[in-house]
Amino acid sequence: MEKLQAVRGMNDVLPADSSKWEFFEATVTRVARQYGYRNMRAPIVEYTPLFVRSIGEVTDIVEKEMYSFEDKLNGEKLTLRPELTAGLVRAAVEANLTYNGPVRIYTLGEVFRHERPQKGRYRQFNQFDVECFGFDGPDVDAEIMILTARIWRELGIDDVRLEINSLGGLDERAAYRAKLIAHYEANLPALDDEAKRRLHTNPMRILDSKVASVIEVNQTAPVLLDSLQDESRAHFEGLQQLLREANVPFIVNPRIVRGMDYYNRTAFEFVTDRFGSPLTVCGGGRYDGLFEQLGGKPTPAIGFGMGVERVLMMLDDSTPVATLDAYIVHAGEAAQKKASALAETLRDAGLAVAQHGGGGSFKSQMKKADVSGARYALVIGDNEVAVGTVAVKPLRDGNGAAIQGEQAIITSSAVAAHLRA
RNA sequence: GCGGCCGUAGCUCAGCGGUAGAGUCCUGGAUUGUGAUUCCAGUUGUCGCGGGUUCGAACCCCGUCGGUCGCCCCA
Repeated sequence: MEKLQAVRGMNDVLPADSSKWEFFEATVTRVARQYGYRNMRAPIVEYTPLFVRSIGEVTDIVEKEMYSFEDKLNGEKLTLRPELTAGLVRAAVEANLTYNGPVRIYTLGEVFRHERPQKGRYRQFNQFDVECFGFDGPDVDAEIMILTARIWRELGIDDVRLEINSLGGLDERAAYRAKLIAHYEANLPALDDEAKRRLHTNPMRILDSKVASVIEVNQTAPVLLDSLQDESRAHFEGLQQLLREANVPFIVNPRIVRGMDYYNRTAFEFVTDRFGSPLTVCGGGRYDGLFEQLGGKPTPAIGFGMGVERVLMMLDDSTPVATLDAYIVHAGEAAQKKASALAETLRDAGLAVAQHGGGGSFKSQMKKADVSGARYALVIGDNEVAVGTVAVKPLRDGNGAAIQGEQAIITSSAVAAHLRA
């Protein structure tokens, strides 16, 4: 039989790794709720034009990274979502979600991009996503960055830095684009093929080039921030002021561009240097025009996506905390019945109790009890059944470290109280 | 999508033309119904997959799949 394998770039989360995922999900969910954000979920599959129209036709994501396909049953053109914002905005427009005023939402889910997989870059990956619909900022701009800073603290991550930029409005960006193209055309010989190719499709990407001659030309290139008009400038300065007041450190990086066309004004990234070259673990920005672009009413908005796998790479592989209160060791038919009944009683009392399955010697069962991480082993054998008692043996100390403990013989009705004491 | 490196036991890896190995894990025993450690014994496998060269291939060659690093891009 041919061995099957997972689709390239799409990974399993095995039980050994899942506690990290659960820790992350619990943390971000808790923090988002603390700021008054509510959960919302959109489908994984959307009609292809949604992404083409929102992300932009000439972006890398749309041009060469989307999982697009035709539904064989009805010929519809569908796409696995390459990001979360578009679907959420589509849903918000459809449900007229901002009818009663602005809303703050968060979501957590899989996204798909057909790239060559690498560490921290997968074809199916997960994002934690926060969106604010109907706020024109800059207060919510600062709020989502403050919220994110809190997430880093709660996750125990201290080596990410916040970089912010303003992309201006559409008209400002168009004016800047023209200036930029003029600058590069005046320095055409210094551009490499890659830069030349982008000159008229996405010139702002050239600012990110790592080619020496291009870097030199970029030194004298016009800066987008200089092209901002009063309103955008005030917005950007307001954001910086709020971040300072909240003691969230940041740097202004005029070269932040973002990969999706719908961004305007505020753009930001949280970046880490832990893995050699800079790695963006969270990125987002304002997209004030997107609702209208997707057929909704004018609705200012801002949001970000956080790469879950990338953040998880930054978390320690700390040994999972003991989650089981007790592990029941038993031998014989009568003992098994007692064990099952006791387990259910303890679960009724809110305790986490695993019952040994599959038989085996007391010794092997005790080994399983130890490996399970349970705080106590509960032993029921012929002797205990005969007199209606349970042997309770502590397996670890308050810190979860293994200990050699003496067992207590107590009546089965007193077990729950004993475990709690 | 392009280039470099790498795929051997569940895991970490050695072996690099001549009978597939170590540590760990797992199972049993020392321990008379009871988990660490220690000691003893035992099981790990189409050497990623397919083809070729050779008397003989885990080892050399080609292809392919997967991983990884750099580029590109991004979370």
